[in-house]
Formats: sequence, C-alpha cells, structure tokens
Amino acid sequence: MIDEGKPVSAASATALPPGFRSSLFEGLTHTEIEAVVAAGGQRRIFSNQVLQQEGDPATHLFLLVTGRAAFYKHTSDGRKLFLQWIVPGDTFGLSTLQRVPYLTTVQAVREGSVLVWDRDSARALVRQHPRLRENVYSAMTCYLAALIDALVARTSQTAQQRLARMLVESARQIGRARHDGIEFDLTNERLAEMADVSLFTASHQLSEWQSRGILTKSRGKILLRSPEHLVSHHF
Amino acid sequence: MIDEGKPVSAASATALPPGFRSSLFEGLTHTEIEAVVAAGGQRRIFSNQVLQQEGDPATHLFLLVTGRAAFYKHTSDGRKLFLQWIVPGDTFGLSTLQRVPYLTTVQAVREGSVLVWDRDSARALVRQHPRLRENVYSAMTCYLAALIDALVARTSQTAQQRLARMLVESARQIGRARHDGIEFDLTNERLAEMADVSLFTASHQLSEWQSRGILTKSRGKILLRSPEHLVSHHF
DNA sequence: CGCAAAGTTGATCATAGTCAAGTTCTGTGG
DNA sequence: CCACAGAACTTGACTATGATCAACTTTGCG
Repeated sequence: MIDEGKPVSAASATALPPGFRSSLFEGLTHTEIEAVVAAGGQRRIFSNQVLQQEGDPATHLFLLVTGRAAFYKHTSDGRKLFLQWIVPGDTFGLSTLQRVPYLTTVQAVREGSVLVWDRDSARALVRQHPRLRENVYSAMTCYLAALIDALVARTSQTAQQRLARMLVESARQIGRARHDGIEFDLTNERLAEMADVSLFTASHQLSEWQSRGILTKSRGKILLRSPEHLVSHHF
Repeated sequence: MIDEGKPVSAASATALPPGFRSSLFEGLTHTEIEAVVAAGGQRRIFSNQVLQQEGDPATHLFLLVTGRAAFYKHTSDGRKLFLQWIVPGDTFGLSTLQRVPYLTTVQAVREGSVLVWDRDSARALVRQHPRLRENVYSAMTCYLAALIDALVARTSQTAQQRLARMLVESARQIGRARHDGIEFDLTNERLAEMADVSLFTASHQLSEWQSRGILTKSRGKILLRSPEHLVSHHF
C-alpha cells in the first residue's frame, strides 16, 4: 500500500503480457500483484534450456510467462521420465520456499520467458502476502493430484489408454482450435515419452486411429478430429 | 505461553506414548506441542477402518500415533492402488488446510490411535505456530517426493526390482530386528499390491529369493536375511 | 539435390499377467 | 484330539501386451 505510487508499477506492466493470468495471483489485488512482479526479475528462456536440475539446492522460484517447459525426473537407468507440461501461468521451483533441493528437472521445450524470484525475495513475499502463500501451496496440491493421476494411469491403464489420455491432455493444454478439430505440435517421439510407451507403439496406435478417422498426422503435428472418441477410450 | 500452567498439559501427557516423535512437531517447544495436542482429539482406530475417503470434503487433519495405515487411490477399473504406508508420527489429511477434497483414501491396516483436528482448529493452529505450518508443508513435499519415486519405480523398474524395493522399504518401516535378519508381517497378497505385481509373480520371486537364502518365508511373515543383496538388486 | 530428422511397418521376443489345480497352514468347534 | 474350513501360498502352463530391432519411406530444409 505504501508503494502504491512507485514507478515499479510501470515495470510490472511491461513484464506481463496483456491478459496474462496465473493461479499464483488468484485473490491478490492489482497493487499486490504489481509488488510481487516488481520484486522478481524477468528472464528469457530458450529451447532445451535447463531451468532447474533435480538435486540442486533450490535457489529460485519461477513463474512461466510465455513459452513452454516440462518437468522431468531422471531414472536410475539413465532415461529421463516426462512428468508434466508447464504452461504459461504455472509456477515451479516451489522447493525454494523450503530448505530442500529441487525434486525435478525443468527444461524449456520452446523459447519464452519466466519471472524469477530468489530465495530471500520469495520467502519475504509469502510472508507479506498470506494469500500468495496459499496459492503456492495450492499449486503444490495440484502437482500432487497430477502425480497421483499419472501413477494411476501408468499402473492401471494400457499403452493405448495412456496415449489417448495424453492426446486429450495435449489438446486441452497446448492445442489450437481449428474448424475441423484441435491441432497441436507434437512429435511421435515426445508423445511416446509423455505416455511412456515406445516410439513404435505410439506410431502404431496413431496409424490405427488415423485410419479410423479419429485424427490426422503430419510431421510434428497432430490434428485431433474427434477427441470424444478418445475420451471414451480411456474411460 | 499464557496457557503454560493449564491442566491441558496433563491431558497431552496421556495422549502421546513416551518417546513419541513426529516431524510435525519438529522445532516446536514442549509448550507449543502440548498446546497443539490439546487442541485436537484422540481417537482409536480399528483394522480396515477407512479414515478418509478420496473425493470427500477434507474436514480433519490426522496424526497417526500408534498402529498402521496406508494411502490408497481407487483406479477407474475398480481396483485400489496402494500408494504408501502411514506409520506412527506421519501426518495425513493435509487437504484440510486448503479448500479441496481429500486426494486419497486412508485405511487403517491394524488397530491403533490417531490425533484429530477439525478444520477450524487446524487452520487456527498453523496460523498461531508458523513452524507448524512449515512442518505440514514439509510433509507435503515428502509425499510429493515419494510419489515421484513411486512413479519412477513403476515406470522404469521390473517387477523383480519393485518387489526388492518394497521388501527393503518394509524392512525399514515396519521391520523388527532379529539376530538373523529383519522380520516383518506381510502377506504375499499385500506385498504384491504394494509392488503392483500379480500375486503369482510375487510368490514366484519370493520362492527364488528363498532358495538363494536371501530370505525366509512363513505364513504372513517374511524374514529378510540379507537386505544388501536386494538393495544391489534394485540399484 | 542431398541430407537428416521424422515416421512406418512387420517380425520377433521378453516380461509378467492369468488361470487351474494343487498343497500347506492355522484356528475353531465337535 | 481330530476334522475341517478357509485362508495363504505354490507351481507350472499358457498368453497377451508392448518393447526391440531392422529396414524402409517420407518430409522439409539449406
């Protein structure tokens, strides 16, 4: 409230794209949001850039503003296991608020930008804005719920069902509406990694769905024509 | 501090068994712990009793004092998926601190007792004791980490490796030291459910390990002779 | 045009689930 | 004390799902 007239508001206005929304800011006043944004820094991110590495001390809290990233976890056999997309408005690096290392690796999958807070700023902010703390922990609960879902999927669903699930999820999260369906950029390889099936199983299944007219494939792109059909597929 | 001389301290002394420790109380003063315990109620729990049901509104925060329970998640195909043991000192029902339904089902697997706080008490307590709030969210982070581990295990490990992992985990969590190894109560069926393998795969693998002298089976019990051998097994 | 990344297809194989038909164990009541 | 019911467990045969691999084609870019 004391900061109300400060020039930081101008800085924050440039930081966020118009129409930007994040659950992190839910229930905060415009003034509060400006203060929170002003306390952080903005950083451009590039494709394949690693933003946090599992096991490293958690030093920064992030908010994805534009672009796309993903949570990964390295497995003991050297592969990296896809966990979840990070889309604009999502918060990550929550470990920063506790004295624990990052649990997962976050890697950008296309260029974009993030807001970053260092450890001290982040801790000061949640102390000053109780609602912000609530929002951070809500985000954590969402991740918990998503992980449980992923575990259930991996445990009790077939490769086909998991692929269907991932297509529907992708359509919702990263899809663009077209007159004849929902289109999104996704290589077979990435889809396979998301659903945790082999590249060949993915290719095989997509071919079958294409021949049934449920979707159309092109290089690096999928046009989902009847998502309903897939939804019924994976219950 | 105002409550210091109140008779509630006597009540709390009866509530907790001697030597009881919980990460929930980490860093709290003895007086604070007494106040927190006094604000809650104690309840006996019985084998197979359901303490919270996924999807129900979260009304109570629990701390397991004695006995054993487990987190489960119902799958869409009607089975229940084992997630994790709950042992004395563990906190559950964390959703109570947020306005969301329980994410998982918790069921007692043997009789014991819990401390329970209702929604309002729980929220008041974390407001009064910042360290308590921290501890609650640390617990959440632990669950997150455990879930990620479970997902990695289910995704990148063989049935054999998962069984080995569960035996080692069980030895640590619910095992009793013997001169010739670590013994714990576990039926094949429950072990199978934990490792998410079929009953027959579990039986098969245990037989092999028994013939190699790594463990000894008896009805409902396992005596783990050389855990090291299993540890090396699941990397 | 040529090259690399992306995708296809079909054959083969391994892992672990399913099932049937058993055996052993343990507590209970006659 | 024994019979027996039922739970716990065993064993082996069979099967299905999906991974692996090789050889191939297609696509898009410089």
